Amino acid sequence: MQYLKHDVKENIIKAALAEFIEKGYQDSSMRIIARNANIVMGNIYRYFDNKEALFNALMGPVYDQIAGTCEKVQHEIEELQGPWEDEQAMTLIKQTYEQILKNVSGRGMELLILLDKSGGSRYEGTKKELIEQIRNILEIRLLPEMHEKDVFILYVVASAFVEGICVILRECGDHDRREALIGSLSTIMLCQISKRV
Amino acid sequence: MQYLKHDVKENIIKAALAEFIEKGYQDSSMRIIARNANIVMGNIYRYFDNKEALFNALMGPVYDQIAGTCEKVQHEIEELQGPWEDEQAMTLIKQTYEQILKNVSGRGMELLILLDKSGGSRYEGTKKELIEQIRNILEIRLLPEMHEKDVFILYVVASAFVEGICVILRECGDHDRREALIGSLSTIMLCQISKRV
Amino acid sequence: MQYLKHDVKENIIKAALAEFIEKGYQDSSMRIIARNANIVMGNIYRYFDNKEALFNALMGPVYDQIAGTCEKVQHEIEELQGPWEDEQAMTLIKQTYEQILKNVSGRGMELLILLDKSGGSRYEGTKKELIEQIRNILEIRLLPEMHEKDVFILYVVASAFVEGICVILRECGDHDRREALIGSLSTIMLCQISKRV
Amino acid sequence: MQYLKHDVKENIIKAALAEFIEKGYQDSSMRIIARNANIVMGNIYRYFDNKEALFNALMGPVYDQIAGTCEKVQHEIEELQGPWEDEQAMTLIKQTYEQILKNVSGRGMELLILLDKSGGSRYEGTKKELIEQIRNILEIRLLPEMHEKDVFILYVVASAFVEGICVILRECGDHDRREALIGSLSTIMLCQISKRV
DNA sequence: CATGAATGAGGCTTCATTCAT
DNA sequence: GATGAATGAAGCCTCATTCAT
Repeated sequence: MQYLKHDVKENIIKAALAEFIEKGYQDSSMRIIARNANIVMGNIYRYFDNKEALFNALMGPVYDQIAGTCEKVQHEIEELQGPWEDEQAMTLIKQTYEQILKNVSGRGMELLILLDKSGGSRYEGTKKELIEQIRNILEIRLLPEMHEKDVFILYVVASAFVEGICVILRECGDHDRREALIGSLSTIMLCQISKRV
Repeated sequence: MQYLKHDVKENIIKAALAEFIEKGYQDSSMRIIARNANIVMGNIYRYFDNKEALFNALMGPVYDQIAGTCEKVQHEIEELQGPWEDEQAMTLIKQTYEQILKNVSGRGMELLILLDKSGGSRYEGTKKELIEQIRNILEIRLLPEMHEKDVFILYVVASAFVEGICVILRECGDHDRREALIGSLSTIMLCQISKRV
Repeated sequence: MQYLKHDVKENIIKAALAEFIEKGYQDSSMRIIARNANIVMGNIYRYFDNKEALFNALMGPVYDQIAGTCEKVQHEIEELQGPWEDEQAMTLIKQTYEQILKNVSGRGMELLILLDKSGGSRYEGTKKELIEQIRNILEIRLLPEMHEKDVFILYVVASAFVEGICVILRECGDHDRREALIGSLSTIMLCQISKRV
Repeated sequence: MQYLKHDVKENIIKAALAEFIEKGYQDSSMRIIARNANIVMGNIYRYFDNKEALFNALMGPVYDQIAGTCEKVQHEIEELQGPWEDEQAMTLIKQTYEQILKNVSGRGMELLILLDKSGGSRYEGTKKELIEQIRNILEIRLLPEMHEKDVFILYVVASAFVEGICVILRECGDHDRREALIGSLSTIMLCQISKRV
């Protein structure tokens, strides 16, 4: 009964995503997931060992995608020579997120959960990882010019940027519009940033 | 009389703040708060009627401060005539947060909880209120120049800005440094923003 | 499926009735009900949403029966013309309770709980409703003849009568005997009552 | 500080009576009693060892009065010779309650609590004792004439009568009116009762 | 494979009572 | 004598998970 199993699994996943988005990992209820998946409580455990496993099964692939993208970007960063231009940093960041968005296309929900609703799970650090990478990029570009300035602002800006991404994911479902908004956000926050730090 | 009360109350408040910061209002456990305050569960209820009352007692004053500041700013906005400059918008926003910070000085934790960890409580809308006000300011300044552009970006930017504020609150305890960081954040995100939208 | 449910539900109901009878709704303990039903506390909530729902599930049907009967009697009252005889009042009252008893046959326990142990529940007014109806009947018959007398005695008598009913329910399980006792009680308290007020 | 102690004790007693009347022994709260007595929680235990002792201290004297009266009546019963008349039974009962009422004059509240709100305390059987005595009187008078009839009705009538007394106590505060109502109740329920059994 | 009943720990809260001051 | 803080058990309820069928 492979086909049935598959159906049920799909239902569970759909219901789980909705629940995780609505309440976050920690406050989500297996009971409610089961109910909305039209299956019986205990049965959910035939498909996923427990709440954590269910969450990980949904988030894992998306997380891996993100991690992969980030790693690739990391390599690019390490290969880039000489003093950077603002433009390079901005483009790097923008392209990272365009890439992420494209790679997880159709799984924006998971991405959002990963970034904003994963408290209590093994993925709760994801947002921080992304922020760190942006901070790193900004630091490479701006540190040499900051002199006495408080470098911590780079972490702040990186966080703000990622939050902007989260808002875009949360409130806007259309892929093209998302891309445009990411572009705008990048421009507003990062274009010629060295002049404003 | 009251031979210990004050101490215990302090302990409860300290433990509660730590718990609220860590888990948010909803996921906080009275049991754990009591344990960390070194008192027995039931005893907490001598000091605060219930979880909600405890939360409100801590958050209320800070919320009122914020609300007051925002109202004042709202009046300023309504009195400002003619077409705005970028500078005006930025200054308004920056000063709002400098003001808030100053007024809640020493209670940055509460402010952070209010903004980021108040889900499920009566204060869960606070962050949104702040964001909306910034969005409103940005709209007044930028809407006339956005033509075909997607206005939603203003909401995104406002959210990102407030997140930046949260990060500053979360990671930095020194008042002067906070103020400087708010200044930097404002400059980076809002200075001459009309040229970048 | 449901391989045990019915049994357990029966056990809960039995234990609950016993507990309600013994302590009344308000002082009844879910813990004790569960213990006497030989199940674990939490499990009771699979069968009934909460204490109130459990109580209402047991009492609802019986209450509805009573309410229905009373309504019917109320209509009869309104249709009866001219000055009443003692006999009419007595018969009306007697028949009301014979009817009630017959309709809730086999659920005398619930009826008794409803009348005497429902404090704190939505049914706590039941006894008063019954008393009021009897008082009303007595008033229709006797008020014209009471002149200067204290009408409050009618309420006292009505209350005493309903208490008699309760005792019959409490102490006597046999249907026929109950009916006979209701007859006797009616005769003793109401037969030619106009001569004794 | 005898005078102070006395005052405080009075306050406790007043508050306790109000609480017991309102909620009954079992559901009464020491906290609320203390609060309404304007003293501090723990302090109540200097005056009364515990809730039970407090209740007993208030009820004891009244209970003893009742018990005394009943005993006296019991003696009268035992001395009455020959076959009784209805009138004798009725008068005995009526006078019992007039006597009780007179003896506890000014403590009708306690009497009511004893009869109706003492569940869970050592006095919860008081009502039953009174009922039994009335039942006994009725039995002496009526048993010889009941032949095949169900004697249990005598218990029912006795219970109804006592309930009537309770209602009078509960709803009517005036001594003379109470006495009149007891008279009426006796007449209605007991006058020439042998003709109606 | 599926069912849904059972479990046990934990959630918040109230209470009578005791105890240190 | 008085204070009011502390205690621990019990109240109702929910939840993730397990298990017998």
